[in-house]
Amino acid sequence: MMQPSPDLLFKALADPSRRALFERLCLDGEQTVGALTAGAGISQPAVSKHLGILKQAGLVLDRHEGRQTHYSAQQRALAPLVDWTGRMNRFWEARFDDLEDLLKRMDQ
Amino acid sequence: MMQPSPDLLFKALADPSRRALFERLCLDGEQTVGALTAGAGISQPAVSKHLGILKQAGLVLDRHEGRQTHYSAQQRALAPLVDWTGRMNRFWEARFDDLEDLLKRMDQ
DNA sequence: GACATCCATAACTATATGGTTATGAGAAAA
DNA sequence: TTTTCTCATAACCATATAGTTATGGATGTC
Repeated sequence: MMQPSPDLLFKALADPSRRALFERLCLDGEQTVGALTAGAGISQPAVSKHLGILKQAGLVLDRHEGRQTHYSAQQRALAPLVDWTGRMNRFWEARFDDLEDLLKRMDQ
Repeated sequence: MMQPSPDLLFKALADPSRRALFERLCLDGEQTVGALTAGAGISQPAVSKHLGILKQAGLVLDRHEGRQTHYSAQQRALAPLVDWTGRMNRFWEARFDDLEDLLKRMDQ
């Protein structure tokens, strides 16, 4: 399974409306387009377009049920972002390495 | 010192040319505008404009020396990004929670 | 002083982008 | 079947953005 490029992720998350949608899905769980539109401050077609972009970036999954579409966050998709920041930041890289070591030791 | 908002960071890093400049500064260290322009594939004014945006986002620092300007990466500026991805990702949150629990138990 | 070099800013252009309204496809309800 | 509801797409518009060339200020060199 191909990981989405950091480029796609950065571009998808650079827009505040899109980031807000993704945050809602991350924090509140699966939502229909209608529910997401309520409180988004933009029209339903705008929401749909944003969700399409998030989906193309691998950040959300959609599930069709009757006439509604449910969207949910694919949080694993953030992995390339975490990797990228880690590569750019030696300090954090060290912290993550420590964490991984500890988790490995916990498994044993 | 105010941390830059995730919005500024995402927007600054959403552009490939800008991200490439930041990556070079992270990986290869301090560079002059001339050095950065060589191999950037865009004109010197374009590079200067991008550096200005990175600077406003807190991602780079500039240092004037004679007629050249040296830019360097401010890697700490990525912290809000790391925080944000952490908040959006239950997996990592849970792992961190587990880690905290373990550390507490170890202390006792 | 005269000239060259480095960088930033100004002015402009083409395209990308985020929003809108209008519309239509498909599923549920009547 | 007819109507209603949910969502996606089409068509369009205004603005933002990333690039360009031109220029000028400041510093180093001759």
